[in-house]
Amino acid sequence: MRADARRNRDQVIAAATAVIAEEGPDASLNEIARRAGVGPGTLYRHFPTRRELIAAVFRERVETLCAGADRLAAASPPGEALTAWMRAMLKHVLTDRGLATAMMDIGPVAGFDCHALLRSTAGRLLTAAQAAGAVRPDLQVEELFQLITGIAHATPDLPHATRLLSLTLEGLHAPH
Amino acid sequence: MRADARRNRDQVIAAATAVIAEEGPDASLNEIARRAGVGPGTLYRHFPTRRELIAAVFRERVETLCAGADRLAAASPPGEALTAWMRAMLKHVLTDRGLATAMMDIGPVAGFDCHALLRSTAGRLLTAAQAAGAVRPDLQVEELFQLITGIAHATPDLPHATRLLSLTLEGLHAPH
DNA sequence: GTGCAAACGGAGAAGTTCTCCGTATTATAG
DNA sequence: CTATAATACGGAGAACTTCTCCGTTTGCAC
Repeated sequence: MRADARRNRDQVIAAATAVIAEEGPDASLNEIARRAGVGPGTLYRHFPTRRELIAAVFRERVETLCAGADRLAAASPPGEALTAWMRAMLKHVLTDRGLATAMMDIGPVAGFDCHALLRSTAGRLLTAAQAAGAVRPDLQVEELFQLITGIAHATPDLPHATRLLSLTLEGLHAPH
Repeated sequence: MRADARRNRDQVIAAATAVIAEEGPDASLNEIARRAGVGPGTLYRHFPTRRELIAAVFRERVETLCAGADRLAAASPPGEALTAWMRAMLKHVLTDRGLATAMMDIGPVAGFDCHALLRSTAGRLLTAAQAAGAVRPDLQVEELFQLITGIAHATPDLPHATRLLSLTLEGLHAPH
């Protein structure tokens, strides 16, 4: 890869990170290119679709989130590790508006599959929690994600979202 | 209101219903105007914002949904009436992509507040269910909506969404 | 009928995404 | 160190969007 190409690519990702943080994942690609100091053509050559750009931006964040899972699994009993990780994921998802949508909507892209990485990470935690009898055995990983991203979509407020997650974990029916 | 104005207004709503059903709530307003056989200016005069147009489109549906609540309340015990209505709402919300977003995002508009109508309807069912001890007493109406619309956002498939709702009702933890 | 208030609709301004292609830059071979 | 070929650049512009303005047409009350 040529030096100027690499440099431009990095500048576009940096600009995209900033602009998406400000305006969400629907931010204008022209604006991102302008801030990166490149022409629109350059942006589109490096990232033919918006999805690929978003995937590049979020790659680092997702990897951080998944790395945390191992620490949690080592430090807590399986059931608690899972719920703690779900809360962590919820927090990450809320940090940038649209991360949730991005993660669920974006398929495998350019040699990095956010979704698959998250799924295998969550899958390990879930299986362990189920083996320990802490979580209902018929629960699927996909369902976990869908509930979390659904909650994240419903409110931007972290305490509020955490409350919704608790409700979901415990159920809406009255305890008796 | 002049006859031609009324006629055009109705045609725009009819066209919007069709186009939104096909393309979701982000459908092009130009396309809606074209199909209604009016100019863009006419559409914008009747509905200055997209929100007002969407509110008009969904008004009828929401009223139908809320009317069903009374029938349910009369026919079933409070707890079952609530869960049945939640399933009905989920179904309605899934029927048109974006109804969920529309209902939650759109505030009071043009003398009709989708959100308030839904809230008071659901509030009645919820209070009754709580009084009967079927639902946890700390649950808020808003939370109910947020969970439902979150689920609807997570998947367009009704059986799948219904399963997520069941999970939420019963909780993710293992029964023991 | 006739007049005027009201509504119409299209042109167009300003924004978007995305493409094409002539120009400029870079790496490399001699 | 220079010449060349491959590569990347970036701006112009096409096709779309939302939304506004205003000259023209229409319906209704008198």
